[in-house]
Amino acid sequence: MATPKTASAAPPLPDLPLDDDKTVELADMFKMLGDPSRLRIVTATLAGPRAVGEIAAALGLSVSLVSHHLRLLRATRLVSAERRGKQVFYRVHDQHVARVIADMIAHVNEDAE
Amino acid sequence: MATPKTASAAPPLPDLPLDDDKTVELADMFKMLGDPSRLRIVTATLAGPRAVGEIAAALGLSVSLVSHHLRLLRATRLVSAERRGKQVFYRVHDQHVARVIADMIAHVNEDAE
DNA sequence: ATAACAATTGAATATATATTCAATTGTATG
DNA sequence: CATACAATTGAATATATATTCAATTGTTAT
Repeated sequence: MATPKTASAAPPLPDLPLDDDKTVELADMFKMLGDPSRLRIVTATLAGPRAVGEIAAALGLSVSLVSHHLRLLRATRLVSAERRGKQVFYRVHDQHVARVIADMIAHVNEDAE
Repeated sequence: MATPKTASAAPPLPDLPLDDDKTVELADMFKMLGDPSRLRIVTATLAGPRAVGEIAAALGLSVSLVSHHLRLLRATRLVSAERRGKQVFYRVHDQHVARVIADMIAHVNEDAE
């Protein structure tokens, strides 16, 4: 963020649709998926709404930890919550997230060959 | 027990092709894109091979910082390096990464509407 | 109201990591 | 060889963050 040591003329780079704000927003989403526990939690909600305790039990994580992570995921709008009685069900917020994860899985699987 | 008190027809958790090792590997890749500086660096190499100093100047980052980040990106196989004379050119390692970033950009842009 | 269940929240901590600065390696050219 | 240019590397630091534990809020039923 500070002024770099070497300052010279900046050659033109391709301008992608990414201003600084969008870049940070994008990075925040990737960061959310960049933690193994959170990635497991998100993938657990891919197939449909899941309760917090359900996710925690399935993944072998504490309910507290899962809740903490879900709060972050909700703040980044990667998942959304709906209360049904005592339980709160979480699901992926939209399809892009699912596709992104699918693409990355393809990336990892192709690397394995 | 087996039958829950509340009537919630919960299908079993989806078994994705994600064992623990793959999950960590996936998360590592997302983590690489989860830092704004690194995300800018990767997007700078999307259109073609770029030299380290070129990237640093274009993004307003120090050469040292860019090199540190490129080392991590190379270790995760998100970018690859090729030396040409004094300069070292980096490019995205394969197309999956480009598609993942494109999908996330779509995600962010749709949110803006 | 009390009890049991589900989830959130806050504090505390241990670890990870992004960035800077200085020194060093690699490369071409005088 | 020496000098300049390009990039890497290591150390040091400041900040971020993942996880745990205890306490609390919200919900349903007795």
